[in-house]
Amino acid sequence: MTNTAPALNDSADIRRTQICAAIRAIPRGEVRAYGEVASAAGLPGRARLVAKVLTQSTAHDLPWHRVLRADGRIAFPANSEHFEMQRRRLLAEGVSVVNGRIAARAARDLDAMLWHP
DNA sequence: CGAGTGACCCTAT
DNA sequence: AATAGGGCCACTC
Repeated sequence: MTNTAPALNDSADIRRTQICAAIRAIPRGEVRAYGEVASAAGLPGRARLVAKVLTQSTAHDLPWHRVLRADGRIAFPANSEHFEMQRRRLLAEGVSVVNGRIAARAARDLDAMLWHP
């Protein structure tokens, strides 16, 4: 059958859709790492792809600010406009940001904090 | 087609 | 904690 509508069955498009869905699934007040989002989207090991999608996406309903690096730090260079915007959005959701970094979230970080305070 | 790049991640030192 | 090196992959030149 010929579709009159634009065909968006490209694998790249599928991936982008899956990634956006995974990001939208992050609950308010919580954060996820790029790699975690990638895995949730069924694309383990493709954290960089998540970053790429976020760069290109302009969707306003996409909670991009809930996506951080694996170590809990904001991915943007400190003091950049993007950095400040993300920090502000996180604080508005009750997520504390200290030194460009949020409170411990990953088990690995918690472990490091407990054993090497 | 090869080299460089990036809102990343992991391990080792 | 900070650095370095390798991996990953889409995109550009």
